[in-house]
Amino acid sequence: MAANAGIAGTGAEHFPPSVAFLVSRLGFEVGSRLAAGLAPLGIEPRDFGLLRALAHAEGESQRSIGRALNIPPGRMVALLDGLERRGLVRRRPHPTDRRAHALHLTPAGHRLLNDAVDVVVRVEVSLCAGLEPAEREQLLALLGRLARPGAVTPEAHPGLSAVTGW
Amino acid sequence: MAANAGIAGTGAEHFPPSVAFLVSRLGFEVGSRLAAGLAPLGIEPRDFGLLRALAHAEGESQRSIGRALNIPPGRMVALLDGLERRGLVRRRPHPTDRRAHALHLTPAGHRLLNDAVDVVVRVEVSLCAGLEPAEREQLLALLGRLARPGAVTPEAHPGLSAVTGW
DNA sequence: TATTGTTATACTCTATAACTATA
DNA sequence: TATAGTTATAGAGTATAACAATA
Repeated sequence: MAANAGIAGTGAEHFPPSVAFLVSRLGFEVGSRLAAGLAPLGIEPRDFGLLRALAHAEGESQRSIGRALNIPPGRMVALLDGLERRGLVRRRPHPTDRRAHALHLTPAGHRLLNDAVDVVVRVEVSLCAGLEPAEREQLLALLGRLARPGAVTPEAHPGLSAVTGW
Repeated sequence: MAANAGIAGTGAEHFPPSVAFLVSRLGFEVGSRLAAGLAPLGIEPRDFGLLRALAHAEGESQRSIGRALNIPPGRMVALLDGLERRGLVRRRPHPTDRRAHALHLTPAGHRLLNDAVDVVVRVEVSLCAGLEPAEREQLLALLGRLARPGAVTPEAHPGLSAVTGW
């Protein structure tokens, strides 16, 4: 986990209550918890994002998945090397294009993905522990209306990954 | 702005509604908007955090402020070099300790900090544009109750900075 | 002996652009 | 000629540890 990343402690004391501030702080918090939870599984949040995508697109090529996830080709190689070394992913010959690899989750990869999803669920539960179910629904609705209006990048959420790997 | 950071696009379609997910995504979103808004001022979010701290602790030493913000000494030097070069900060001789520097915001630094705060306010307003004032209050309250319970690092929010610089 | 600011080093992460083999 | 995966290189960002001056 990133022990200490950058500049500012928050100095929240001097700051007016702010949705932007809280959301930033919590976003980092969630990322940290997720990383901590995934560490015992031997993967990082970004691997989780990739594994999940692979589960939904078995047999696709590296570039195809890379495009969907906004990962440049060079990074895909390194990422997949790691996952393959751990036996979670396999590169098989592509049936119709001899240049490409067909990517597949191994059984171990599927099992680990399940465990990783459990981690995410646990993070969600612990995060919302102080809320009644109805309050959580309310919060989800309000956050959803925040998410919409002026997304800087409407197409995707590039770089979210930097924090969460989602 | 970080054009494209890491791994995963979200694949949100395949994901259950989740406070953790939304908060992560919005956290990154806020960070991006803040960076975009500050760029014309010639600073980055992390500089904002430091300038704000300086405004509240004029005359302190580098290490003193660094401790408060969780910035190691080496980074403080580089950060302050940048701010001083832009005429926003000044290192003056410390009145009681000849090893230390007394840090001060210049008038230009104060002006820029004000502009930066305006940027933050604009981000907050645009983020909450879809909400009625009462709804925003409600959201603030709910987020506040999320923030409390199990902070991974109770002492501070180290590394938040990575995203927001707050 | 401890602490201040500084500097140098190393390490991680990432983007970019070559390169090969196929199409 | 365009595209698949790969590799190499370089750049940013950061932590770490050594350093001289002062306490």
